[in-house]
Amino acid sequence: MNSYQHVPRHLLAIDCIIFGFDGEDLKGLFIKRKLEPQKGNLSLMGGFVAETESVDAAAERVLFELTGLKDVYMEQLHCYGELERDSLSRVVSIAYFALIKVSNYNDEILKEHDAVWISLKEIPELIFDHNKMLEDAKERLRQKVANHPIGFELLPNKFTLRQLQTLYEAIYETPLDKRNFTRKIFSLDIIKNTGEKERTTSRKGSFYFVFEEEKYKHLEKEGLKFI
Amino acid sequence: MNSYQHVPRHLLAIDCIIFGFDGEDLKGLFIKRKLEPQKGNLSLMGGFVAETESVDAAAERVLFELTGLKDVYMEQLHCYGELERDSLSRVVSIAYFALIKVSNYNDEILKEHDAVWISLKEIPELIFDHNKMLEDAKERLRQKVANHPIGFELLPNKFTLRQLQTLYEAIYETPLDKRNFTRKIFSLDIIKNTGEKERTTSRKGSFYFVFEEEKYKHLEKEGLKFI
DNA sequence: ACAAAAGTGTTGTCTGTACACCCATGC
DNA sequence: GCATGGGTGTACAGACAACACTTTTGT
Repeated sequence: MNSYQHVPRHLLAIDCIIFGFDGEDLKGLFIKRKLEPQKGNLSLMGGFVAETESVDAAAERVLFELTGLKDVYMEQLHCYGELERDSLSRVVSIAYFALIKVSNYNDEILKEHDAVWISLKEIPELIFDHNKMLEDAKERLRQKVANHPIGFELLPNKFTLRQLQTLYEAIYETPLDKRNFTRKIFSLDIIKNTGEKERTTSRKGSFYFVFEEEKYKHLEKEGLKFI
Repeated sequence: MNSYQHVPRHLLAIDCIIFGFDGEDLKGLFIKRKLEPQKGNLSLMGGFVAETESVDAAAERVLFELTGLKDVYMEQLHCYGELERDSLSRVVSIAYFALIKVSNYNDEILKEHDAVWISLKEIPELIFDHNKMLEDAKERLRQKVANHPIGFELLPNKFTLRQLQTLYEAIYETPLDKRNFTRKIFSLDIIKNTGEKERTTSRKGSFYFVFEEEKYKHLEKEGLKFI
């Protein structure tokens, strides 16, 4: 006997805010919606939660469908449950955000899904409450990044100090002091100079760094004052 | 025509972590569950989301049913969506936490619902994943309180510095320095001395303070470094 | 030789923290 | 007059913020 048998059931969706960084701008990945209503309009990548998958698994599936990526940094953002948020029917949506390395991203899949990277400085109108979701995700990313070294999830495996700083400037939408930033990063002791130099953006060349897994994992757990 | 017609539907529950402070300990409000499965075991207050109410409204309703309180500080915590979290059936639950002034709480309702206040130091085993929810809520409360002056939501309208400090000590589970704490609070300029004294706990008596709405609202929006 | 980005120290200010005594009062 | 909790100041240390010049090297 099932004491839940007269309880109403709901459509449960996932929407996924996918952040990427191209070395200059922080971007989001959006698709042209394939379903009515609002078919063809810009939207976050989404899908419905199936009967036999957990909500987290559904979010991972949705991300995989659009990016082909697994084992990506992903975090639940918020559950959006207003009655009229989807104009067709009552749908409760659980939003997640993901941080991906654009360098790992497969352009084929992008075309397949009619997906586009858009700079967060130039976000157009999205369907339903997706602009709100994106704003919430940006705010959450800022908070998280201040206390956890997750910024590296957005960078290629080796990166220059300049790229790292530009990323943080993009996230906080504010310029940072180069010397203070460098000192701060070094004091955390989580990146290592590879000795190799990047040669395209300056005559002198700038060192590539990699981050060190063990210290990174430790800080990720403990938290820290990052900026 | 409804393009969602073949999409599976889910049971959607609310669980509510209700925090209160009695002047000494931080406590949670729990009930003896009235439904199978696990009827009679300790549980967070919960309920199902109805077809015609938003998720936030459902959470407010659940809180009201157990406390008779409205316009209470309440925040969405997390959506719990593992497949087997409820042993009877697949139920996705959205957890909220609320901060209430125990002095406003009506004891009648407590008996009606077989509800009990339990110190967070002595939490027994709860049903399903409710222990996890509670831990997450405690962690979130700590984070939130560090940046927002929401601690006042747990105190009576007038309170002594001692009570305020004890509250923060309970939340952080650590003793704080009285002089530094006092200075910090005063520097925020959000509480006002009423001139009235509390006389029961000391010969000298300690001043009652109230918090000042306008500055509080401003800080709540802006955020701050509280502790 | 020059242009363009990389790399690197010092100082003052602020914030946090540790710490101990006198005060007012009811009994 | 004494026991009890209430209320208050100072000094040191660490973190943060502001600030500009030299280095390297491809052209």
